[in-house]
Amino acid sequence: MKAPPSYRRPRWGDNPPADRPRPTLPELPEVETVRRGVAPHLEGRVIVDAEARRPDLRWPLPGDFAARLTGNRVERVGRRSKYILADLSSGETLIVHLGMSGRIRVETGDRPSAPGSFHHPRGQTARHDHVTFATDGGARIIYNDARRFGAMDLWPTARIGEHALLRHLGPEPNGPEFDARALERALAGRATSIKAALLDQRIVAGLGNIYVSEALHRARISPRRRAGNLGRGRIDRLAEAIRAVLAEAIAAGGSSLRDHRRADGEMGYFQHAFRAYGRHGAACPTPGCSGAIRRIAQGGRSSFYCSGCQR
DNA sequence: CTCAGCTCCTGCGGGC
DNA sequence: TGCCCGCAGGAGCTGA
Repeated sequence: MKAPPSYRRPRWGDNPPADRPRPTLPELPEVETVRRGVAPHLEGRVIVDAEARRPDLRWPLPGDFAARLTGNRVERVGRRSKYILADLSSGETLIVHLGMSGRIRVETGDRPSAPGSFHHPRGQTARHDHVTFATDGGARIIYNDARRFGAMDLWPTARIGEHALLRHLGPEPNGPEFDARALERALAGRATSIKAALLDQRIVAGLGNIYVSEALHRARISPRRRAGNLGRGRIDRLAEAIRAVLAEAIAAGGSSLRDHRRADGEMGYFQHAFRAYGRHGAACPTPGCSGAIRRIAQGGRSSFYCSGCQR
């Protein structure tokens, strides 16, 4: 069928994205969803085989990477910010960062792929399957990362907080050290935009481009506002918005963990709940606001916001 | 110290 | 239809 002369192929964001799912990039909620997906297959199990199919992700893997993993029991699978931390019986912790495109799939004997992973025919090696583990439970854990912005390392569990990737991280947004007063202290005197400040993992850990846009929209704060100039009211709203949006996104990702029928392997459903991210051109969903979501560039990245209700 | 800009990498969508 | 270009992004690095 020939398109009419006025036809313009819709751009992503021309319409509300509810029917246009995009993969959610791995920020804190997606990493937590992946952690919950792999933990049952790893905790208490012994790694009987490990293979680095290429020597580097973002950085070179430790030269004896496979040997230091093999034979260890996985005591616990935790998370700090966007890092998955698997504590091993050797006293070392496996640190995994998904970067932008990192995915983990689990193959077990009775189903092709565990939830929280992506679909791929069982037993086949996919392009960009860079690291694989096998456990004494019969599971294969496969790390796939097309863009190789991800990373893995091994580090003593007792000194995990001293690792270069972890030592400067700010508080966990849903942990006891994060509240409005802590956020206020961290932002004090900052001349940069609140958008840039929230992407800085030293201020608060785990936010990326998506959830910064979402949190600022909920808190009705312009991404262009100077970080050190929010005032008490905005600080209070922002701390609560950060906590709430991440908690809701984790809950939405968690719901997909139980859905074994999904074949596309997307990690969660929270992309359907985005109020600002990727919705430029759509009506602002804030009750009583007649504005529209706009897209602007800040530091070479897109910010999505409503200039009507975000000030 | 702070902050802006650059860089890595590949898949994908837009435009011709 | 096929090719090319630019964008997407976490976070370390560099230089002002």
